[in-house]
Amino acid sequence: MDKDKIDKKDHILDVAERVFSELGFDGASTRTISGEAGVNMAMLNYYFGSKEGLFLAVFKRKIISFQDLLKNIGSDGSTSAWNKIEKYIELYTQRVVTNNCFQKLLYQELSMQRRGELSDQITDILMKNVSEIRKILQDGVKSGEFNKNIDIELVIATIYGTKNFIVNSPQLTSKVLGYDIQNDKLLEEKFKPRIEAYLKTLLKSYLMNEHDNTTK
Amino acid sequence: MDKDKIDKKDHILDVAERVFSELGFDGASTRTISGEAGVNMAMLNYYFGSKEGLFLAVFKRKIISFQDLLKNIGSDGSTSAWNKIEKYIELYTQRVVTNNCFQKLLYQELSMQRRGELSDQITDILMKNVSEIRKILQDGVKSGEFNKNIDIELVIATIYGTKNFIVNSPQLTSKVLGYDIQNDKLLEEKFKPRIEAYLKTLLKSYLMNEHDNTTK
DNA sequence: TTGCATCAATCAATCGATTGATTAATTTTG
DNA sequence: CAAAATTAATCAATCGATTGATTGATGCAA
Repeated sequence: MDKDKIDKKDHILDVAERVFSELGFDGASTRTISGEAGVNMAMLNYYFGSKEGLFLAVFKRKIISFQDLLKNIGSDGSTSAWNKIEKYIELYTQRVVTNNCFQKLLYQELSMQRRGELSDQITDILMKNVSEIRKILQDGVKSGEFNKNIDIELVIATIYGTKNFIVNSPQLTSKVLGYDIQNDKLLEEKFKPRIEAYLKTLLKSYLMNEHDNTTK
Repeated sequence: MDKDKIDKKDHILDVAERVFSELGFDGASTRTISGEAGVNMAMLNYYFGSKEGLFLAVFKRKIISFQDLLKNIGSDGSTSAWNKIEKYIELYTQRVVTNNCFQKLLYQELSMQRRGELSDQITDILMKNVSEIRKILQDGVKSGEFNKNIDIELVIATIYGTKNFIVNSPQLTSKVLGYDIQNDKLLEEKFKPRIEAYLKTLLKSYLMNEHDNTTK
């Protein structure tokens, strides 16, 4: 049946996502992945063409599912721009908790810039996410809700960057914060509400207070 | 002469640093490194014991030079806390321009956590920088110059994270900003002053404006 | 039977590492 | 000092292991 095939592919993708996240692209061999997935090695190439094809398939499935969630926020015309930003922050910090292993992998890959074709595709997909939040910010400026002097692109860099710094260097961050970021319970209960409140306060004060960007 | 040997080892380290930065630990083969350095493959093992030994040597050399750069901005008691933050931002954004290749490698390694001993050393070094800026922020709060509700640790994450996001994913950032971040001239002339002004405005509005961290 | 799914076996390529031989430099010895 | 002995530096060649990929045989459902 066709359903079985899809389920099997999905199972392989689940395992591959985990193993890639744990060991990186190079560290994860096709033998390890197929072994842990309980399928024959040749099936990976049969289904996905190549190791890189499998890697790309993992990313496609993941990022597109995130993108669908985003579209709903931007298209809601009834709420204010700031409300959308708050929703975005909540959605984003939730991803940190549930998906931080894969998030690490994603930005590792983007940082490497090996496999140029793959980097291009990841960049393209992420750009759609960026465009979503950029539009929210632009609308907020246009409506007068946000300060007109804000640097929209760097605001995006701050949201992504603050989260990435914490997720991608958990050892350092744990030392800075004083508790273990890699502990799922602490991450969910202590860290998540903290960064959520912080990002809201930080962005609110920057986006909505008066400040002059032109000095120096 | 002894000088020649040191120069040669240093030259190998120069090349290794570049190649590792470009391709990562796994992506950089010993053949590539020795080839680009113009030495025989066996020399890498002869001098550094193993590939990992070479990798560690690259970091050791760099970390030593890092410690020299640690400046005591915080020790200047004559200026305000905000003035110190501004100085810190300027110093930090300068490093983006001059060292961004190795910075990438450093945070990749910190992210991977594959060579635990090395991760520990990197973390220790970075913690010294963190302690510097944390003290400045604490002093600012104590003197009433900064809002007492600020989240000091996450402010640090924002400064580091915003910069790292841009440096470590130049392809994405270039697309977001609309110009090539990997072009040294544009990086220096267009991007550096921009992120400098942005970080100052962002932090000023958060640190010095009134806001309530307790809501929600 | 026909076509897709699955498998063990095997492929060529590349990896890091090591070998033994050779040369260059240094030290010891007479 | 100079010849001999020793050590350090360098090289081409090759090692075994592992990699991603492919093959041809086999099973199986339609």
